[in-house]
Amino acid sequence: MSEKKLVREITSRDEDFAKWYTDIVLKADLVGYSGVKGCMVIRPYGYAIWENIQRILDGIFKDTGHENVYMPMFIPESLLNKEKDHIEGFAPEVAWVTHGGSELLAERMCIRPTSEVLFCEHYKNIISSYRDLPKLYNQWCSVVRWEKTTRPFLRSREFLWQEGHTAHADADDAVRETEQMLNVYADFCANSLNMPVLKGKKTESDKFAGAVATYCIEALMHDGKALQAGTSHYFGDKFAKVFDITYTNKENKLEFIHQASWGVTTRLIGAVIMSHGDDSGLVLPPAVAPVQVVIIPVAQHKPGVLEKAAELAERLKVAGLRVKLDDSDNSAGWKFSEYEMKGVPLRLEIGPKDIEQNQCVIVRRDTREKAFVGLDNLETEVSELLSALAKGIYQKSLENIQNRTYSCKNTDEINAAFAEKGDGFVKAMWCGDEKCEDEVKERTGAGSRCIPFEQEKISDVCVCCGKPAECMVIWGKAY
RNA sequence: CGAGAUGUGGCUCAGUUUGGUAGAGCGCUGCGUUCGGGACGCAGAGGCCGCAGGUUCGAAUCCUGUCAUCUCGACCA
Repeated sequence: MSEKKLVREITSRDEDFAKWYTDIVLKADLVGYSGVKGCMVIRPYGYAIWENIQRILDGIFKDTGHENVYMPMFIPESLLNKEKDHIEGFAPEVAWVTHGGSELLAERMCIRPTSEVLFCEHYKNIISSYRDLPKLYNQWCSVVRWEKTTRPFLRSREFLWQEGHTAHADADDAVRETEQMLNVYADFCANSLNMPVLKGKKTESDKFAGAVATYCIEALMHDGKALQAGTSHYFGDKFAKVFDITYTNKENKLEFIHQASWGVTTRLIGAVIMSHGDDSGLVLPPAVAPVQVVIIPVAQHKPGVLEKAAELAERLKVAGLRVKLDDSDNSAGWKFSEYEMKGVPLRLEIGPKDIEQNQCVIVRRDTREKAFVGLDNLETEVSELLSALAKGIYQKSLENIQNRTYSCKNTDEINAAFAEKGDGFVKAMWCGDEKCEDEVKERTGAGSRCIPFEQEKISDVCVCCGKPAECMVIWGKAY
């Protein structure tokens, strides 16, 4: 197929990635701006993607024993202030409620930036015996962080997420939970978003406010910038000690609980856009696409065409697929472009010529490959094409990571790699000193993304100071 | 939060320098012809120029403030 750009309204991806991204989220009808800085309207098509993400993840959470709850959106200042590291981390970006009606509140309350303290307060009330553990709670909600610069999905002041907060009898169990959920996220990204991610641990300076350890999944966007796609935190008994959350063990002794928390956000939608999209618009992974197959009748005024199209739509729906039949009077060409912009994985064309030959035309969004498919085994062919597309875009993203991962021994090599091959992940050794972390960022623009679980020995010494290295760190420029 | 840019029908923009009755293209509505890669004709609808002050006989245009969006930094899911 021709490579020519069909949708003139979208800025070319390689020309200006940031502008391309903004064009996509607006023109594919994912979001609209509101009158409040950093707060977006998530439009039906964008929200439908989130609903699919929610549905799949929620199923996994429940399969792994978690229960959904809902916590208040307000946190009294005194409660938020209890854990010192936690409040220090979040203070600069919380929004405060000071009045109820026209009356000044006795104590101001923040709108939750995250709900650790609320869960702690609640756990203190409901946990008293080892029989009460573990508590595996999750909530779907929105949180508010008063960000300075904002972008749809990637960084908004209010965003939708899920936050799992779990309470365990001992450290081992909490650590196991932390690891399990990180794996859940990584598998979800690979299988449902067709987006490979890197698993690792955040450095001390980068970990969650109040956590003992933060683990994360890092994705690499098409332009070579890194995006944190999810986090899983281990708290040990830090919060338990501050909030005095104890239980009686089998020996009738008081013990502190151990905790974990984990979350992913609507940022995942941004990650999908920037991983798979191209100059014609979105390319959506079949698992989360609001519409998996769009059926476009060709010459639909001719007798039998619409009827046949409706019949195929019904068959595919029965087969469990999300199908849309567009019988509007826009031209076929207009529809082609429209659904490419919206990233619908498969387009099914059916016209008089096809009907004569008992076939249809199916076009893959990612490769634009055109296939003539017999109608007799349509369901099978469609589901095979969907999985082929899922595999295809995963593979493409994986190649992007592979092509953009550089091993470097010093900061000059990092700068040279960026200049020569573009931004990407850098594997380089680190001595463990925060000063070097800052220094690398200053010299190259790339910060530490994580200490990956899969370690390699690039050299013996730190990429920055030349002292003996402690571990390999993945560095990158981040969104 | 620092530096820069931009706000005019739904969208993209002209008009602002030099103040004097609000413009275009696309989209939208209706009718007709079309339909295998963003079709065409005809007829229509739609804007007190982001918002608030000020200057002036008169402000989209000049001044002050404010809000939002975009870009680049610092901070962050």
